[in-house]
Amino acid sequence: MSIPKEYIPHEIESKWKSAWNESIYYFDWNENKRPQYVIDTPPPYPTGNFHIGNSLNWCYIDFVARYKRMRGYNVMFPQGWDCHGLPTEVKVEEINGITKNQVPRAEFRRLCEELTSENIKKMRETMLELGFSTDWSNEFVTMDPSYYVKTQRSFVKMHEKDHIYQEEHPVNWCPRCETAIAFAEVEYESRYTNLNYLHFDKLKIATTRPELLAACVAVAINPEDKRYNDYIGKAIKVPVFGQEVKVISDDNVDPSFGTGVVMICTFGDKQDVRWWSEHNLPLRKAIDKNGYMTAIAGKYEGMTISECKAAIIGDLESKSLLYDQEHMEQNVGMCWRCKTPIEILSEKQWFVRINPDEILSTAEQIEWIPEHMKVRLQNWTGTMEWDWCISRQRIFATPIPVWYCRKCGQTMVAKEEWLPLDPTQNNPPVNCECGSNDFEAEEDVLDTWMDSSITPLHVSGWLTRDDTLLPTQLRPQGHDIIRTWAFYTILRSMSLTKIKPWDTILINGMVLGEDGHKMSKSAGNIISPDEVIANYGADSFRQWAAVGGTPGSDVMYRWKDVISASRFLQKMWSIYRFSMTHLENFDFDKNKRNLKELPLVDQWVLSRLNKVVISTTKSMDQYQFDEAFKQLRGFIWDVVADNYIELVKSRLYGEDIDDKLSAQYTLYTILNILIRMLAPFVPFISEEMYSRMGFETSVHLSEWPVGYKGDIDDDIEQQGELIKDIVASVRRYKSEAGIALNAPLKKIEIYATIPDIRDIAGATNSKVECMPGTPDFDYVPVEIKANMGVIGPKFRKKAGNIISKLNELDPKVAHEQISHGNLVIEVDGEEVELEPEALVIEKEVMSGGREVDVLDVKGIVIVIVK
RNA sequence: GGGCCCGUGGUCUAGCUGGUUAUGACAUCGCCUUUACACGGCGGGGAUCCUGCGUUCGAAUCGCAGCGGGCCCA
Repeated sequence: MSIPKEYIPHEIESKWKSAWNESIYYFDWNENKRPQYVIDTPPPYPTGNFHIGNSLNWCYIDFVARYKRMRGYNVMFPQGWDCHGLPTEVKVEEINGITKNQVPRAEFRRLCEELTSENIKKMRETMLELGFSTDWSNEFVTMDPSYYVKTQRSFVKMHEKDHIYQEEHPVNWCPRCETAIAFAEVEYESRYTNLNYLHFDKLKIATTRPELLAACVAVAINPEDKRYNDYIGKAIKVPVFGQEVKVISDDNVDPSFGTGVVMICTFGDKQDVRWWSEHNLPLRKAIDKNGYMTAIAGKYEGMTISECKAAIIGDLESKSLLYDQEHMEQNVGMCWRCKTPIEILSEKQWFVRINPDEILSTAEQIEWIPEHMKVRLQNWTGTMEWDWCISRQRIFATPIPVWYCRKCGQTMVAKEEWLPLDPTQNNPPVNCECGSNDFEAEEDVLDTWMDSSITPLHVSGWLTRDDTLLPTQLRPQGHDIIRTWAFYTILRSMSLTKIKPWDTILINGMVLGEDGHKMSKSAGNIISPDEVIANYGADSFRQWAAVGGTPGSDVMYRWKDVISASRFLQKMWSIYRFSMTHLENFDFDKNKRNLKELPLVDQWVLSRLNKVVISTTKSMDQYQFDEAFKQLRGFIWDVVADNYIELVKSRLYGEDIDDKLSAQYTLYTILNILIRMLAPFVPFISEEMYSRMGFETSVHLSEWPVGYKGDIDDDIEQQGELIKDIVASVRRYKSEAGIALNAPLKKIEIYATIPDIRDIAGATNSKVECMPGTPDFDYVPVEIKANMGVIGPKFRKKAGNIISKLNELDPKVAHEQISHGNLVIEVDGEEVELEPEALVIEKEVMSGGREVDVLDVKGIVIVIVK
């Protein structure tokens, strides 16, 4: 079987993509021999584009999933799709040239489902290209009845526990989307606005929102503010509209802002809501759900907010009530989808009761990687001021299974066994307590987070199996949305099961473009994973994901990283090709060797290999993929390719059968272990190499190698390193002297005892001899240095002076002294005695006129006889 | 305004439980067709380890302050 010289990723990757049987990645629900490892894969929003940020996240997941399988876990790496939401509604309206109210609800929903299915298909394809070991038998789609029945049942269960309730309460409202939104959906942006100074009856106030004068319900001052003390408790008249409001005092009024007098409206901002509830103020709604002024705005009724603002300012000016304006910066809350400034309206909505303490204590029981990301959740949790508003005024979402009796007004929440259902399509199967069967359906639907915050429950078999697998072992997620998914999911999991959703959270960073900015459409620095695969293949892309940065840190996308990754594949392939041609007729099972029987160089490389296995395993266990892969790559390139192979070539090409078999045994062992460790990172090339070695099962069903501490021998390693260094040094010598690298030298004399010099002779193509004693040359000590590891702790404060004293010494004299015993020097008038271990003496060897060259390798003299 | 993270050759980065010679990749320059690989090998140049103060015999590493960047939030 000949192995092509060039590694062509496209051919190999597409071959395996179609050859692989995906069922090898299925989670086995019916076995209990292996420990479970369930991954709560984040369900992406099906935009149709599986972007590079997803890809980074999924590479991490796949590294873990493949690694854990090889370590003997029963792994579930499911894939879900978080379908519901506004962007799809908008897209459907765009594609079909309609608005959602022009077609029946069911029809509109069907159009959304269709588009979503197409998008899922596209994204699945990219995931397959990238070689993810997804368990497609556990795929879930939140818009399917089989999934949203769980969302609905969770609603009913939480309602029964009083964790969900309906109430009129201020909510964040997007007038463009005509829906309530949660705090998590509010984005803040700095904008400029005018601060308007108004005559307000006897007082002067400053406000950025004069259009809300009609909604003014009080005026507030700081109790410490002497200027206005007399007004507290008095009533004053609101200009233009004439309603009488009370002057109240509150510590939160900043006397230095504006005039120190603030008008309170229902509602200009969050602070208004706080004051409104603390001081039990009345409610005046001046803005309706569509963003128009209401009847209480009098002649301004029906205007938009900005029209009203302009009109009122004009009127105030003409009545000389506006006496000053100041340009100022202001942070405006906006809808994260459409960037329309949000309003705070009081509406009847459904809420989930939040329990910050429970969320915080649960977060403590979860391992966060990196640890500091937990703080973000804690900070966010601490700022929650009111409950989570879960009702939305949209169509493409999970329906709220509720009706209202038209006769008596009673709310009927569906029974779990009726679900799934859409109340706008089905009537309840029973009559109301009052006997009526005339119901009005709840048209509001659920926030999509109600779907996606139960994914760990869903993948664990909650409501479909007697036992759930909770907690799941891992949730991988980007750090941009910690506040939402972590908060909501912990909340739901605790409310519904009292079990934490995950053991571990693995956070990934954002992907930055080559310009250093977060990759985004608006920045125009987008690279798609498909583009990278088309050029260099999935294995190269995956290496970028592994070594681009530590999990949690942002990772810059760089073409050159992918290019060097593809070079590594070629290098590995070349090592493999070389090895395999020397292993053609080698039977591993018949030629097993005991470690100690092997030549020194083989023992050395195997000792190093065991160390790499142990440290790579440790890095994988800590999710440090960059460390793990760099160790592998470094070992393969530096140790195996540049040194080990060069050292054993002569044995592989030589006549000595036993020497040759030892090298073959060692090479085979190295390959077998390295290929399996590469498998989680570069699944395609690993499979190709593994299968060509004659294994019938997939490398992805093999076991992760075990490193044995007992096979690590520091003495052997030291001797092996010396051999490696001597050969490298001779290679360098030849290179610098212009001698062909395979040209023989007359003789190489090594002034040290090395038990096994056959590979030195082989690699240098020269006669090698270990010489007894010291060479017949003059040593010239050139420098005397302090060994700080010894001197520092021993002499403390004196160490500094000892160093400067040592620098003054003549290295020759010092060396003379130290060769007879300890070095005694005078420091600060005291005699200090230094042991040989405390010093390092650098020497040069003079060739003294002999017709030879002399090399120095770690203090050992090598004589080259030309 | 608050919180978290980060600042290391031209670029990106390792080290950061303190030990004097700071890792690697990419880029750059020079040499080499050598029984796997020129998508390779060997060698070279290139760093005020953001700044300042402090702790210490000794600081890239620990502390404080400042400057700069990123992210999350208000």
